Amino acid sequence: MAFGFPRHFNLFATLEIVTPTLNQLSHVKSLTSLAHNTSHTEASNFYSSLIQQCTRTESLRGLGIVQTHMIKSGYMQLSIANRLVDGCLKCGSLSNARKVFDELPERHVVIWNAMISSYIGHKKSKEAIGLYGKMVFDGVLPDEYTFSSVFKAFSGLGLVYEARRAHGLSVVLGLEVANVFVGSALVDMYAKFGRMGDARLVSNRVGEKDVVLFTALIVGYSQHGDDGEALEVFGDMINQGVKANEYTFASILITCGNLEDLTHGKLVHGLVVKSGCEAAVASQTSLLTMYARCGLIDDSLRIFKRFHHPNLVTWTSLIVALVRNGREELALIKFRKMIRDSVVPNSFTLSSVLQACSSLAMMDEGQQIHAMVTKFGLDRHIFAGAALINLYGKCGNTEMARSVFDALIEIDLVSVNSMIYSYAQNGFGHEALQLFDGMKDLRLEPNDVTILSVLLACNNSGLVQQGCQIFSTIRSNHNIELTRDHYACMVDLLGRAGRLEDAEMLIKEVKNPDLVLWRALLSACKLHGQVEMAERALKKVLELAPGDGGSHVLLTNLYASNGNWSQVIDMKSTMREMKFQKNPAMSWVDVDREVHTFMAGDLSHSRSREINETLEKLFEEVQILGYVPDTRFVLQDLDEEKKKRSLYYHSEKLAIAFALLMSSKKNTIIRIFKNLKVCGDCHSWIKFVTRVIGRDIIARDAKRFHHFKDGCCSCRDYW
DNA sequence: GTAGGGTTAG
Repeated sequence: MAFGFPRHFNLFATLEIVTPTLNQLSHVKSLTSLAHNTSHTEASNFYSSLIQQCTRTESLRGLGIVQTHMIKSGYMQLSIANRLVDGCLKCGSLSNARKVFDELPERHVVIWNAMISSYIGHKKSKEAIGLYGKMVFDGVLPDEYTFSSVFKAFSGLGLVYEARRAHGLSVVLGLEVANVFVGSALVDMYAKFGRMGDARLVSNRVGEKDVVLFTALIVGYSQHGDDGEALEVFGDMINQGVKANEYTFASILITCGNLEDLTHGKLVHGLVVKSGCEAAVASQTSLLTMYARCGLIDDSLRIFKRFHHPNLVTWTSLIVALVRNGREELALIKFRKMIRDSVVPNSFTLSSVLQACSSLAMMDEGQQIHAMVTKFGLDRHIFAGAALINLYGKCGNTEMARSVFDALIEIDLVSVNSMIYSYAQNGFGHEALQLFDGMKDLRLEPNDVTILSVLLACNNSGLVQQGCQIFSTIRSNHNIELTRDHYACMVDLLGRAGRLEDAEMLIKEVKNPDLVLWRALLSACKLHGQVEMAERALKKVLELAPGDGGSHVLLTNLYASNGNWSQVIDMKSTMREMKFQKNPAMSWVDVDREVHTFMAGDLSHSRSREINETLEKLFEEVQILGYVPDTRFVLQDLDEEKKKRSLYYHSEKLAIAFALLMSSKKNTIIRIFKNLKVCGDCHSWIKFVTRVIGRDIIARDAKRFHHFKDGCCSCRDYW
């Protein structure tokens, strides 16, 4: 058979420089008339050679010209045409490959596979599945290559039904478990769907399981909360003589970390070294994470030092590890170093550093990172978004939290929970309830975190009835498992509202009531002067935690506020005998990223004299406005004047005076922090102070935020 | 000629 093909062009096929050859080829019309006697083999060799050269030089244009020539010359032999598509794919152009592919009169299964796997490699699962469907429709039978790649597209898109149909076809064609590639792709797919039962069924049917299949199974179990089973699978794998590789190590170390199982973690560490996988980045990163999860952050830091050029994931893992271990400041230092090293953070990194800022309530630093989040276009996405909402919530800025929330492209359960929690801790109970009610419209089902946040919101705003109603609805629906935290919140809510009997009844409902519950009751008793129940509660607390100093202090304070000084003395001597250490009250302020700490009556600060002067002046002014020292909050048996004097030097007052001294800017908000609950006298005093200075004061205490403004507090005096 | 598993977040 002859083709419209120029015989002398064979010469060009051997030329090193492809482009000029192709330029001449483009004059195809005149050339085709030159010869008509070329053999099939010659044509095939000619085109193959040209395609090969175009592919090597990544000349897409060249491939296009070859295609045109092939069409015009009437030569479109299957294997060569496939090579043309393959050439486009190798040049990285999926769209060109698809164009050529679509124009082919006939397509071999290999080229279908190449197209499908390229789509998957480019994360275009929809196109891959579309092509798979077209292939089946066209009557081309998928083979083991097709299945081993296409299942990934189904799991990527969450198409369970379609995936099961494809799985069915693979069974019909006898390919399901005959080929370990297909088997492991299926295991991986079902694992990603979270259908571990199906994953295991497929795995059991595969005869010769290899390391990839085992790894897919391990990851599946680990990512769906069954780390114990993941560890079992790893053991089975080793017992069957299948050697773990860097992928397996990376996964199983995460499993050990999740289980906080240092014994197995160290064992695997040994295997990593023995297998010569120490240089593998992913397994080293997992090793770092494993040690951090087991609380050995110094080991994590040591592992990190071994990286010469840590990548983004490694940096992020380190930052996460530090935040998890309470080393927020170091996490921020490492983050800055990462930026200096020109590693671009992603939403994982940014949400972790934002979490660090939240824990430290570092508003300024957090805002700088917010700017960075915006720069990278991540401020409207759920992950960084939720972290920002938490940050602003924890810094007492609910308006900013809300504006981040409102700008989110997508609202998910976690972002709603974060927003409700922000409202809760800042005492905006009604806003929290409104958002909670609005979840139905957003088609979001509340989970245990939602309920805890909304109960906390009711608690912090004194919305007793609403809280009780939500609690009893959840309790009767059984949709959400109520934990001790939920009960503790309710005990606190009822207790603070004075419904002490109801609170005590609720505790009795809990199977094994823990410390937190009885402590909540005890503190409610203290609030309402209920000595008898308080003594009962303390007894329970001490059964559970014989060394609990805090509860002794609570009861002592209750005796003191009732004026039972003899019992106070008894309690104090008991506490001395038992060597209880009272957690001392402490307040602090952050001035120019330096933390200044104050204890009650603490005059050791270098600017103590000026702090004192500021305080004296403030006292004069607030008294003119009507402030009266409330000596009920002095828990020592002193005369009235001494009591008044001792109130002067409460840590929160010292911190505010210092903050005032240090910040001259009139419009800025003063932020202070206290490790215990803010004292009642100080609360009233701060309200007056905001009227004197005309500035807002935000105080974060152990339980919540108090936003003082124009003589009022956001908690409406209920806390 | 084409194929499967891994490390970081609320």
